[in-house]
Amino acid sequence: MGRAPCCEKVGLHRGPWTPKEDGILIQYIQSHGEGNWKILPKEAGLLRCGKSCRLRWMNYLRPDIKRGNITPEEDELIIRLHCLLGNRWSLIAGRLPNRTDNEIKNYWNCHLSKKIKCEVPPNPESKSKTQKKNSQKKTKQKIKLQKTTTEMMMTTETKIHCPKPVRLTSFKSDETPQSIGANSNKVSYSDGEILFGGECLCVSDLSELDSGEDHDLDFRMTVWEANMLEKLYEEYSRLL
DNA sequence: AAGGTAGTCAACCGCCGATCG
DNA sequence: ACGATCGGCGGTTGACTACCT
Repeated sequence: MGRAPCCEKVGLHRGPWTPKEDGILIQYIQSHGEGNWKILPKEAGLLRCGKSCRLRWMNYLRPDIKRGNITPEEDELIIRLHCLLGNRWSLIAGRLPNRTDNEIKNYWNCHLSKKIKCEVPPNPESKSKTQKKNSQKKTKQKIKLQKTTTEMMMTTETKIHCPKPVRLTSFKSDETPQSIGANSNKVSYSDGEILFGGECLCVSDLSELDSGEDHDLDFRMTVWEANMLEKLYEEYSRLL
């Protein structure tokens, strides 16, 4: 059974927002606050999907958003955070005041890919004139970017573990963390935690880990991985 | 001047975890 | 306990513009 659509798409506006729509949305949120994106369009009189309203507000209309002119400091921070966190744009954006994840994502895909390209020898195949569609070009660029990013990370002073991005479960600091990781691998620890931007990665005493006692583990964090986490934390701390 | 190519970015899509009833 | 729903996220698309040949 597939997931139900977030809204009825029939009769709704799509594409670029008009100034009028922007005005309606801003006015509504100013008087009612954020949230309830599902009912917002109906109540505000917008022929838009709630998700679309949320996106427009979050990425464009919010009054505290800083747009354009990414400074060299921000540029460097994005690169370092990306090495640490991977494509977790919302987390990266959380460390760059008033920047949106969408802007950072776009910035990475445009500016920083170019930057990385300059740092590696050109691929002779990249000059092919037979590439007819933008999508094809972009796909190749992305594959290349992934390769070069990996190469770059392999040669950086601090070698960064760059796993496939996974969602981390957040929990309050006074609760016992129950699980981290992906693919249903469960790790439960009694103490020790590393905080990443409001989310929590947990590392317990390594000896405790090795005992494997009372741990529902399909996957066991190795000493190497734990050390890597510590290094990551140090690197992250320096960035903050 | 015209057509092609590359860069930019707003917006959409679909998935996932959290929450609620 | 379980299904439905919502909010949030990352990936991708496509329109628009600037630049190149």
